[in-house]
Amino acid sequence: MPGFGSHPKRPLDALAIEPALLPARVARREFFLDATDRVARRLLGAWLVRRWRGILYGARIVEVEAYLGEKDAAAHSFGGRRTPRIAPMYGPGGRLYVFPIYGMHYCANVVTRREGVPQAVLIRAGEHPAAPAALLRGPGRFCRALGIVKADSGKDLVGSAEFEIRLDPVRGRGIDISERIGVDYAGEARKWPLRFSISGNPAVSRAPGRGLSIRSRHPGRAS
DNA sequence: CACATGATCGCCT
DNA sequence: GGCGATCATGTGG
Repeated sequence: MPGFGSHPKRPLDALAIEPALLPARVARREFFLDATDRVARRLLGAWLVRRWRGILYGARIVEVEAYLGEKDAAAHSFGGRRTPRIAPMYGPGGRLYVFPIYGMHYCANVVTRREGVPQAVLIRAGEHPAAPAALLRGPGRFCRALGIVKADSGKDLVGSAEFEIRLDPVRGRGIDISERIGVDYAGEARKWPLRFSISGNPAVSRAPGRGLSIRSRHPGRAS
């Protein structure tokens, strides 16, 4: 049966990872309290790691989007909107915010900033050395592959036995910047350059394209 | 490759 | 009652 009922709540076996292959640097609370676009960039190359029944699973993050809270018409917390679903966004940085969408998918966010400032980074795609790229390409499939569901919303990525972030940042020029996907309803905010991806990575959900990509735009032509 | 559409349901109004 | 931070599939060029 399709829909949320068929969504696994545990990671796929293919996403198991040897601890020795993970970056050593574990993200602490401070990392998540920084400006959201900076956190978003630094999450590229990082691993989201999940311990499930004593075994480590995870994926390397290759594509993200920043959502800037009350002033961002694309964000669920736009205008200070606050409902039970959105509540984790108002918590301190470093927690998960997971929401269901279209009756059949979940999207996972990393909450940023201090408590009361409802901003977050959407994880749009990842990769894993032993898994086909298609498994982790796109926010819905990323969640499915790692078994992330609504019950995970609000869980802490810091000091938790279950989830953590291992940092291995990509250096500046290796990052593409473009407009966010699927937020056409957001007025001017839909054009904000808040989507970040690792340049040329085959796991990126939609190649930044046709003038949307700031990094790939032909230089020397002012607008 | 570029669009267009249907699936399916929790969440908010 | 309407819609969405998506995905798979289908059509046409």
